[in-house]
Amino acid sequence: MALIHAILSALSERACSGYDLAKQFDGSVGFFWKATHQQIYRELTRLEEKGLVSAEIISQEGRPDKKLYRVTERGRKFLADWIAQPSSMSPVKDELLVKLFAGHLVEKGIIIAELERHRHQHLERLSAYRQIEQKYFADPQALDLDEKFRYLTLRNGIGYEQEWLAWCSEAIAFLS
Amino acid sequence: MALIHAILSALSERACSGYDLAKQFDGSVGFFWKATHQQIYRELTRLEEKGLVSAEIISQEGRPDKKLYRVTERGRKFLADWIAQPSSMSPVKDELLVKLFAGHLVEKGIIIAELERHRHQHLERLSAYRQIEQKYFADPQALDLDEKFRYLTLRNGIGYEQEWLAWCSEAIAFLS
DNA sequence: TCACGCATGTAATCCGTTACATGATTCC
DNA sequence: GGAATCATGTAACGGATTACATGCGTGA
Repeated sequence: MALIHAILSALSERACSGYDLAKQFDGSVGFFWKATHQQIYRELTRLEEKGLVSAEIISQEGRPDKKLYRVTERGRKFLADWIAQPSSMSPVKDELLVKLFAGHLVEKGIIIAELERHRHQHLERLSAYRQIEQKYFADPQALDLDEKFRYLTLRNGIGYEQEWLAWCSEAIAFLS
Repeated sequence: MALIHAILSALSERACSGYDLAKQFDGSVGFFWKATHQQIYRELTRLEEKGLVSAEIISQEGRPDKKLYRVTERGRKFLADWIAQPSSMSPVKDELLVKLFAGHLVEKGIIIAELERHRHQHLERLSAYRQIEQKYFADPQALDLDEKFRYLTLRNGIGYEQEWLAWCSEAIAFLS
């Protein structure tokens, strides 16, 4: 029930084509809401039918035309209404934890290797976040309000990855 | 692609009816993989067709019959093979972060109130986890290997909730 | 010439959610 | 009498995933 909201949120940052949006969902918004290009094109069509976004066809030289989507006033109101509604914490869905739950069915070394692999992945993700932080959010207090909100989502990601790193290390030590 | 694995993981702990499983998915496994009873009954039927679980009908007095499901040898091997395959970190999917991303569209007070509501929810979840920890995992080093793995999933949940609490507080302070 | 980036879509399948449906027992 | 618990399912719909499909331009 929230992909349309994620798309409107991403579009409210700036007007985008479906293609541009798909790339945004592979970074920035994509760090906390995933979507494939097929989902995006389908939803954009529906959003246009409902009048929540408007499309403008842009002719380009040497490249296929593109449809530039913009959030309409109605779309902005629709999004704002959704944001204002209280919601519950999103459920966790994590494969690694499912694996651990039945971890005794395989050799301990396999689990430890998997934990180390994940530790490494979270480390890489964390350093990517840190680079974004240094590049765009060096002085948080000086940011505009909209940037402050984006900054907070990044801070959430940083804390999340740090916590995973700490847990992986704890788990490896505990099992060794 | 992992609901069947989550069901097999839960069933590998002990034989269960569909009804029992549905309750387990509302706690323990359910803390990191959600499933409704309809999903569970559907998957159990399929798992039985594939020979990964076997069912035994138990007649009960004063209560409807129940089907007790057990993981078969093939099922155990199927699960173990899946666990041994390396996997990537599970994607995050979080509504609150989507809301924040476009948070400038509503009054700041609405966002702060939402952050406070979430802070409270995470606090409650954390204290539930802490109670489980004290009750069943008071002496972690003394646990059997299978219990150690469950303990680690709980430790993950505790760290996760603590991190969310810290972030909510940081975000509220930052916006105030 | 071959891969990659830009740009948009259809089709099929599977997973998840919600509502509907039944029926006995136990506890307040 | 009504709500909650035990126990299992069907039906309909909508969301997500994957594969298939096209076609031009640019740079190695």
